[in-house]
Amino acid sequence: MVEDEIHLAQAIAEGLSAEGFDVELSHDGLDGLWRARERTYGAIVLDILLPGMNGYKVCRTLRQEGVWTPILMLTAKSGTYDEAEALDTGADDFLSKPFAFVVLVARLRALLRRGATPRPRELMAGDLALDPVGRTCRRGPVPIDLTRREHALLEALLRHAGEGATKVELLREVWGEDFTGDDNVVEVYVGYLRRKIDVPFGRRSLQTVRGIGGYRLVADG
Amino acid sequence: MVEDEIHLAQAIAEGLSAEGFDVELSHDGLDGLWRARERTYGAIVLDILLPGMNGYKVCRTLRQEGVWTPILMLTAKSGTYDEAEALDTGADDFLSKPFAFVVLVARLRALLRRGATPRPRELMAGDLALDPVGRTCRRGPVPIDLTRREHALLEALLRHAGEGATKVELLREVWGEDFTGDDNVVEVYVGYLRRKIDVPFGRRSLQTVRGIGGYRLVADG
DNA sequence: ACACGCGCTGAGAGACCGCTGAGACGGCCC
DNA sequence: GGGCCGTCTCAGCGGTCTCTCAGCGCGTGT
Repeated sequence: MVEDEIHLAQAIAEGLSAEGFDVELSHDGLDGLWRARERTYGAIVLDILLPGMNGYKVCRTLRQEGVWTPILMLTAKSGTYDEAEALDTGADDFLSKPFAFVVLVARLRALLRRGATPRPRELMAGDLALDPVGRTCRRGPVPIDLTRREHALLEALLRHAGEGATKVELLREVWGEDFTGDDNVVEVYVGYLRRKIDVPFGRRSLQTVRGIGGYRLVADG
Repeated sequence: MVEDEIHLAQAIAEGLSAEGFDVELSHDGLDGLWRARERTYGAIVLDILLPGMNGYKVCRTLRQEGVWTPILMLTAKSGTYDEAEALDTGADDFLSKPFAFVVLVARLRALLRRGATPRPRELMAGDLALDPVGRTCRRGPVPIDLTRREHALLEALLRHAGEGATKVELLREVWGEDFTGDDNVVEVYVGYLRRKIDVPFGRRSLQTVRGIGGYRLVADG
């Protein structure tokens, strides 16, 4: 657990110990990065605002180095796009401060169960490639410019490539749990994406799954 | 540690020893330079105002001789442009006097962890070349005049060439951790840089990464 | 044929972001 | 002192991004 508010960190550490977790504390981003490289942990709880090196950077760096230990990011409530950014850097889950302790425990259990799932540096579907870390996207050799939301949505779709994902799932993953608006926004952004990754190439890779309100990204089409 | 105020030096040395560091003291610039050449230290804490030879000179000389031991500069609060100048000479980090002891420890730990990272004599991106030590810059054969800050910023951007860097990262690396102002200053200096390295040549090498508040230096464009 | 549910899209409001000109301030040289 | 340079702040602008909304079209069930 990398968290610089000493009291909070200690309190949580004690709570987690009581739940049977084996907790190691770090209060500095660089120190946390160092330890994450050195040892294999079950999961990492990572604050964003840290001395030394901020959480985003730590996470991104680890991912770039091929360390896929599950990471749970602690985002500040105030930051509007913290969640999207957190997932963007390669975090597995995030939690907005302040949070209930039981929620933290539940999420951690989920992450531990899932284990380290090495994700490739680049997500692909056919000739469509997206680099979650470098924030770039290409269809074959042609670079595609995406906004932050478009990028996050495409990443989520690529993660579910094949199976497909419903609007509600996408909303949860891209917009965050506490998004209150309508899920029409997903339709809108799917539209934007199609106009960037499909229309110019005469493709149909981002397909609608009628009836259940879902989308699927396929390699060809 | 090269520091001529004996009492301060001794106090810090004791504190660092208590923290587990192995400290060696020097009170003279030339002596410090000499020792830095002779032995390989984990890091060097270097005051600027020194008898014998000032800190800037020591630092620059070491770098020119290919000694890349991490250097933490101690700059006087009064000197307005000390920070820029310090990074200019090839220092890895700097700290304004007076400083909190714990801060010094944290920074030192960070530097030790990073280790000596030899920097090339000349950083390049396409036909844009910059000499970090000599403070010169060229686009192809055309020399470009840069101020200290512009130079430091361009150096940071070149170090992150390809991936790109966020304003916050750049602020940290160029202006230092304890810079309290707005990160708009980065935008301003990016503007200055563009007007010197891009506009006159009809290029677009210094690109904005929208959304995340970052910049990327590309070879062509 | 008709109504309905579902998904798609254009228009537009508002927020956000990045860029720039103006200017304050201090150091430096003449 | 006066002018010049480098640094930084600030406010305003223009463009972009995000999201909402309403209307349209299409397929399906009655």
